[in-house]
Amino acid sequence: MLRANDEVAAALGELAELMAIAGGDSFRIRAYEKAARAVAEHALDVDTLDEHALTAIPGVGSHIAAKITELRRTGRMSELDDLRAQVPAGLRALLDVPGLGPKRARQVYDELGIASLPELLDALHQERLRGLRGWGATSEENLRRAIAETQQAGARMQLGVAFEVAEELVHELGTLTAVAQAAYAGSLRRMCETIGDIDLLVASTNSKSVMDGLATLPLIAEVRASGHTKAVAVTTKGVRVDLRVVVPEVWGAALAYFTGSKAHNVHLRRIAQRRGLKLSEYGLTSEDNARVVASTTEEEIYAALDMAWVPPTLREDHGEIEAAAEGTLPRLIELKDLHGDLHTHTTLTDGLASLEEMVQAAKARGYRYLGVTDHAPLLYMERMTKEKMLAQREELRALEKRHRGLALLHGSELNIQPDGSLDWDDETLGGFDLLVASVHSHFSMDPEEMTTRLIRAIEHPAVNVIGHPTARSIGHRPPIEFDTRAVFQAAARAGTALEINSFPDRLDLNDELARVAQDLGVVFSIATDAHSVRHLDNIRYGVATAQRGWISPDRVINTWSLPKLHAFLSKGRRLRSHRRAAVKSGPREPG
DNA sequence: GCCGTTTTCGGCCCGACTGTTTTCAGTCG
Repeated sequence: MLRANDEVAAALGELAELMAIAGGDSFRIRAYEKAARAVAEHALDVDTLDEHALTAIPGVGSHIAAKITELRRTGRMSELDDLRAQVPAGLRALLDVPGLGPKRARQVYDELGIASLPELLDALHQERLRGLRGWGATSEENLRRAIAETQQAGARMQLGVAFEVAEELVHELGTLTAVAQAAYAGSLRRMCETIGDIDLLVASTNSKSVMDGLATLPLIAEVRASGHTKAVAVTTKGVRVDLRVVVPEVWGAALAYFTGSKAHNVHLRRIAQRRGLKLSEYGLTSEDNARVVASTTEEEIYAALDMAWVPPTLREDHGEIEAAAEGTLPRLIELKDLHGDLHTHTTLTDGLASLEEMVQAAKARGYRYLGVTDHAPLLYMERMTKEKMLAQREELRALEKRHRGLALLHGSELNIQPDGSLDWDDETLGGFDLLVASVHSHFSMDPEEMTTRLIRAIEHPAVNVIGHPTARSIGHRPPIEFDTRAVFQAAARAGTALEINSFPDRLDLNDELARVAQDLGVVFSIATDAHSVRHLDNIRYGVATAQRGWISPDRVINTWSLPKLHAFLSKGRRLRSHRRAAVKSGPREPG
């Protein structure tokens, strides 16, 4: 969050957007977009690179390298400043509305003087847009709905964003001498998919000193309210932070209280009450506060209520309290259970790291296997060909020889067509070690047809995993609609795993659907869909989502040993060779 | 603006969908 790379990427991205609104050359715009993305995902800190070294980043040439250097040296990028002067700031925000691009943003500005979302809403209300060329009542209605949906989701930030800010804030708080302990709590600690504001908890015997120190932290832009134990602040990125300070003796009680959820807390308090006790952020005590039963650790509090400690990701009052009391909490999947990643991309298609870089990164993570699954030909924009795919396979086999201890699975991410068919012919499909099939187009089909579409892909003998099964994009695109029960049952029957995609804007399957799927006998692949080395870290969000879905490690195929995984992945290929053999030998003679 | 077993110039992400048109512009993945 604090990386110089993010700041540079933000500046380049803004430059690209402003250029698009101003009507700049589309190839030039795309060059800036590409560079922004490459810088954001680049493994090295741009502050450690000189202008020449910057051009080693793919998509960064001499011009952009110079602009990056200018920004890092002076804090400004002159071309960006010029464009900011030309294009009203509010206009850029309009691009966040799905369906509204730079051309139309520019059009409403030029012809109606609209330069902000509120003004756009006014114009919609007055039906002024339908008079413009290319607009009609339907486009007005679509835009109105898109804005409403965006605003509903816009108040919360994605887990990945909140997580990085919170980790950095906790680190910064830890540098204050008055802070004995610091942690994030709330929906973030429960790893919910979106986060409203960041709840921070600090243990200290000197709360005044902590409050004074808060304003001095690099990441804090403004402290809006500050009392004896509670403060509200805003980070430099505009994220709202709630800080609570408690004495170290009540750390556990406060952490449990502020982690929630509300439903979980209410349920716990009811149990305490039945025992003549009182549970608050200050501890589990007797009714009159005279006696403290437990307060310093969460474990003590749960134990005092005769139950096992409940992992934060389960605290939604979805049966975890009963399970904790009966001693039947599931053994949840953890990061260390995973032996590999089964959905990754390279520069062969839209990834930002080469095959070799991805392999090295997987090895550095201690993985035993890595599935490389670049896009398939029917995602036309990626321009995949059979020749490129086969060349990659050769390179991969060669790399495998050089990286003992890391098995490389040559795969592909196929595109599930509207009729459920896939890329490539059966023979070519049979040559892969691993096949992920995903929906990348035609998102709004009739649910019945969508169900048929998915089940056909699931039942294809070569398909091992269905990638991001609902194809949602959090805050942007709703999940595709299908009969979840029918699809999950088909997956369980066919031995096709469903992915828990770890990308913070996907988290797909989500926690609830994963839990339903597990109950129906589905197995899962927790995968990153990494398009860069850094994306491999996103696996923690996939693991957290699986935890929230009560998924146990034995149900996740990438916790399995390589031989067991191989056996699972080869199901389709065995079936096919079986089928070929049957065709060759013909029908058996009766005898 | 970037980049090169097509190249130091001249390409660069193709195809579908939508809503508006009367042959297409804008947006998206």
